[in-house]
Amino acid sequence: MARSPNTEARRAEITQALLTVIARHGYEKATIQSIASQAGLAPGLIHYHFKNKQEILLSLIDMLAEVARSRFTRICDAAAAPGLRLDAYLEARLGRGEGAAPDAVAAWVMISAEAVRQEEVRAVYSQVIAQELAMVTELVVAALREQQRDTRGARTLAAGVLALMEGAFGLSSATTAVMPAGYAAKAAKDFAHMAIAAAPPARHAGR
Amino acid sequence: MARSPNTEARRAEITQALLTVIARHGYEKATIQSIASQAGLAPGLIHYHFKNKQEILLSLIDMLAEVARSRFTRICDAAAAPGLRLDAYLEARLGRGEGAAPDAVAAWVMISAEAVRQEEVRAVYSQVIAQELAMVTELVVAALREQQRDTRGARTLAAGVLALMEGAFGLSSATTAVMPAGYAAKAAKDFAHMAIAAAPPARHAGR
Amino acid sequence: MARSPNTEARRAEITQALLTVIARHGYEKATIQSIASQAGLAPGLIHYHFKNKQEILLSLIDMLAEVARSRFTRICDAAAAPGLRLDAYLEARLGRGEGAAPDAVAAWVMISAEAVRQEEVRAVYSQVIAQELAMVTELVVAALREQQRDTRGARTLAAGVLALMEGAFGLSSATTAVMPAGYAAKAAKDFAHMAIAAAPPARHAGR
Amino acid sequence: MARSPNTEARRAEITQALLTVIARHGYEKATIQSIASQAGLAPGLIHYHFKNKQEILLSLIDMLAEVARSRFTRICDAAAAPGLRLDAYLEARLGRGEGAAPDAVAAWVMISAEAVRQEEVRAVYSQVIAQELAMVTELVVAALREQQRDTRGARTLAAGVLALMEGAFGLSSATTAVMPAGYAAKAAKDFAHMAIAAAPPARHAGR
DNA sequence: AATGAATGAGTGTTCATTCAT
DNA sequence: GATGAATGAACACTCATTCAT
Repeated sequence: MARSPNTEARRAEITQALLTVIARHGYEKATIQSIASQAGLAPGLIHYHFKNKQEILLSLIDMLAEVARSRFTRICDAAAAPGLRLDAYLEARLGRGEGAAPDAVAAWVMISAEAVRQEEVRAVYSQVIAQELAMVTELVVAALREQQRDTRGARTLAAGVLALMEGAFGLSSATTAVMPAGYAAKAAKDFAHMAIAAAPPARHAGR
Repeated sequence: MARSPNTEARRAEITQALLTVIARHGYEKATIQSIASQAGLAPGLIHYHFKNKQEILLSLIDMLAEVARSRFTRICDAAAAPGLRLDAYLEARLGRGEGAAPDAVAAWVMISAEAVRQEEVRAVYSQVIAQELAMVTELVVAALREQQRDTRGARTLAAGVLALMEGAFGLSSATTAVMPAGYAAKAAKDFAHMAIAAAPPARHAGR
Repeated sequence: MARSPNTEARRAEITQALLTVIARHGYEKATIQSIASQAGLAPGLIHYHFKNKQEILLSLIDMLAEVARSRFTRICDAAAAPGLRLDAYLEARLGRGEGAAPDAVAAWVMISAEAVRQEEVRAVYSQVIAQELAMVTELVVAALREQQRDTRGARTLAAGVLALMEGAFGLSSATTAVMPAGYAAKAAKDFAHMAIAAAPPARHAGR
Repeated sequence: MARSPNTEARRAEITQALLTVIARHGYEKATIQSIASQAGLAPGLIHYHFKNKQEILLSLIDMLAEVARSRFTRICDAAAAPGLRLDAYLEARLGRGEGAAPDAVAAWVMISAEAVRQEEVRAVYSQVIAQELAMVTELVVAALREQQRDTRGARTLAAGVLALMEGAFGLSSATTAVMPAGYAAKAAKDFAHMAIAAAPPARHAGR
């Protein structure tokens, strides 16, 4: 019953291949053939490791969620002061031309379009967005606490920052030569800093 | 004797039908059959009025760009004070649950995914985004002028606001029960107001 | 009931348009649309003047047969000596680069392919070939009589010459830069002259 | 473990099926369905072995060219005296009612019509005709040498003989009960013999 | 006569999925 | 595990023909 050793590796290869193909051609045009040849495998093998194409997509969403989690952990571990973590996070996601990993960004945009269409994808996608929102909220809360500010607006602020990030991803993949260089990281950081500075002071601990 | 042409009306009907279908099923799954039956027409007639499916998509993008332009004109004509126009614009686009026209919003998200895949769509999509950026920039500039602030940061600020808007559209179509209610309009307005308030004073006319 | 004046003219225009289109695209790809636009007419008008597409093809074959007849008559009237008529005929059909009217030649090749497929076309095509064979035979007989040779081999010889002509038409339309320049007229004339010279003397009239 | 490839065999089967279908219905009407059912295969399988329909046609032309080559080789090997080879060749191609293989002949006529329409087919078709011309020329040269005649007119003569052959193919497929029985083989042989006999004597070896 | 929109069957091609080897 | 052939449904698109005007 236990999966033989290379199965997990094969699944990861196939999932990674889908990321590459979906970034260029979208999900519908990401044929089993093209995924297989991107992964260097025979077409028939794909359906040995995955029940169907949809399952590869769900696996890819999982993979990207896992990447997001480890990035968050890395940033939390690295940056000493809590107030710097938010900046570090935004820089990591939006700095250097809005996406140092264009394939992953484009794949993510394609996935969000699939989430509009498909109930099942939307459910999983929503969980990843919820996770991302929780992470940004945590960073915002930490920054507010450091400034001894009220944290009740943190989630709404985080939601705005997240929307800005997602929008920047979409625009970087779907447009050419339209958006000003480096606008996204700057806008996200400015927005966060100003909102934190404008937040009311924290209530007393005794409350 | 001769039949009078009705092509323009038919093209508009078909384009509108694509909007409805693409919002629910995406571009690839928006079959000619489904577009035709949504429009109440025979399938073969679609290709009498449009060279191919792609051309309907480009027509839809045109239509949405035209809608954006007329909305902008309406807002500029209505709101007396320049400083109120930006708020009116953001409210119109993001207020009332992020999208009073969910089909148009979802269709727009699907179109941006197609823009990632297809050169030709990307070119047209980029022009519409450029138009939108120009409109937001104009509103931001007006607000800055009203406050006698320097306008040099207007375009970058507008880009951030636009990204936030586009991201909010995507998230509203692709997620369920994740984002806080009403966050988008509030975040966009807060961001704009704070940034305008933080802008340096305008330089003297004498330059 | 009598056809109104311009109907015959319209039918001729449409038939001529088919000749042009069929030469470039073949019969199957000669769409009613393309025939109509070649003739400068509305598509719906075609089926007013012809029952269906096939009827236009039959009309075209008729037209080409008529052209062949009038060419034959012209040559018979013009060349004084009977022996020169055959040469004049071969020169008219094969001289100057195997076909001074490439469209008509190509259309004829397309028609012969349709004759392979369709019983009805084959019947009409066969009649035109029979007419052509009769004309060549008549020219050969005249040449043999002039040389006082037996005419019994005339029909077989004419058939060979006709096959050579038809083959040359096909090769001139279907190949590029393969056949030697001017070979066809030379070969046909040589063949005819040698065969006539080699024919046995005519039997006595009394027989 | 792995399945052994059978693509070459399948391609040959499909190509052969096209020959049969094209002979009766022409290229346009030779639908993928009809080719598949003639070959006893599922329709989808055709496009697994061939990129598109056109590629099957090109494969068929290749096959017919290969048949022509092997026929030529066989004749050259069999007939002892060089002078007999040309007769053997013409008899093989034109004897017994102009085509012992009527399907191949009809298919060839259809292919030549496609060559008129399509650049790519014309290029390949031209090469096959060039090959055929080279073969006939070689046979004519051998016959001229045997009679110690000048060989300079060989290519032009061969072109005439080839045109006669091609014309006879077309007429045999496209007409019924028009051409005299057995005319083609007789005409081609007579033409060749008379032209060879009429050729000037060979120049001296010393040139 | 003339127009041009409308119809619907048919075509080549794609592709997820299955399966024998 | 792995291969690559096989299946069949679905798609965009074409087109002769019809018909209301």
